[in-house]
Amino acid sequence: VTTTEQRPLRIGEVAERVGVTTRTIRYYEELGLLARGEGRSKGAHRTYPDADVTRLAELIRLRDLLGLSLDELIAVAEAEDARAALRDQWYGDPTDDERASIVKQGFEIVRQQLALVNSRREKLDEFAADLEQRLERLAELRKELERGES
Amino acid sequence: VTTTEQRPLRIGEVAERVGVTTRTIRYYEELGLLARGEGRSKGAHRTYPDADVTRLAELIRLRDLLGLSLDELIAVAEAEDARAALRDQWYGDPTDDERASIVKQGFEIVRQQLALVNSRREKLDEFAADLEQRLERLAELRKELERGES
DNA sequence: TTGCTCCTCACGTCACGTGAGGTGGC
DNA sequence: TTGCTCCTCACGTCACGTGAGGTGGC
Repeated sequence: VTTTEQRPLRIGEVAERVGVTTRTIRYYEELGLLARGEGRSKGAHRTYPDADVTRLAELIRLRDLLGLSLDELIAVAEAEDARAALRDQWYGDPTDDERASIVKQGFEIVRQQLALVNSRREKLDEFAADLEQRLERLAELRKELERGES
Repeated sequence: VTTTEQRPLRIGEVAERVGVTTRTIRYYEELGLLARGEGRSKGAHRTYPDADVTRLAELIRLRDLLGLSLDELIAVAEAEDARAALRDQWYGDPTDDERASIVKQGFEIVRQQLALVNSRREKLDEFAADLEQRLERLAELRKELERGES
């Protein structure tokens, strides 16, 4: 989900873009998965900048494709936050060693996610192979029928 | 999950093989996903032949890898049952037309599942590509650091 | 002004988790 | 006989779904 606009979105628009309901977004906010809009007065409308939408979309992707629980998503989000904090330091005045450690952290996180994704991919590949084998067997049966061998 | 034994299994053994808890198995039985052991007297131990284990494993695979709800699993199970009934007719005395229709039904079911699996595979491939791109960017950053460009 | 979307409770639901207390097979 | 696994309630939990009743921005 990519957004080019700059106008902050309302909860319904976010929900539609990301493919969830507004209830889900409110629930995630409750759990601390989304920055709970510190400066929002009670009863006021929620508003989401592009960055929040991208982040939510990423979390939903992890949930749907890898089946992560919300506890696991919270862990991911915290790791992402830590990484974002580091990235901000990047533009401060870090030594080369500090920069190297920032990059290393990034590697760690992305590699872990990639490992999870690849393990899922392998399982799905197996599943697809099984199904294709079944299709072949059916195709053979059909051929025999067409030849009139009963 | 393949099993070579013939001895009917107990619920705990099935659970371990399939990767779920005994609670899940009992719950599925309650929903009608598993033949509810017609001839079991109240309080007696449940017992599962190999065929049931294979079937359950298949359902769990659909649940975990494709994220099907139990309502959807019930639909799948019913389709499988219908197909099994047809397959039994196969050995009866069907006409060639009947045989052709049995094969066609099989194609329909397997093709639908394959379509679902492939759509999931595409999404995961995209995800993996995104992550690999992030890895490349990190690798470039690291190279620049090693060259001493601060 | 009129809709429409938003808000906050708050109870319901789905898919199990987790004991409590008891019975049955190697 | 002793464990171990099994049994049946039955309440708890996680991740939301679904109204009820009310307020706020194009």
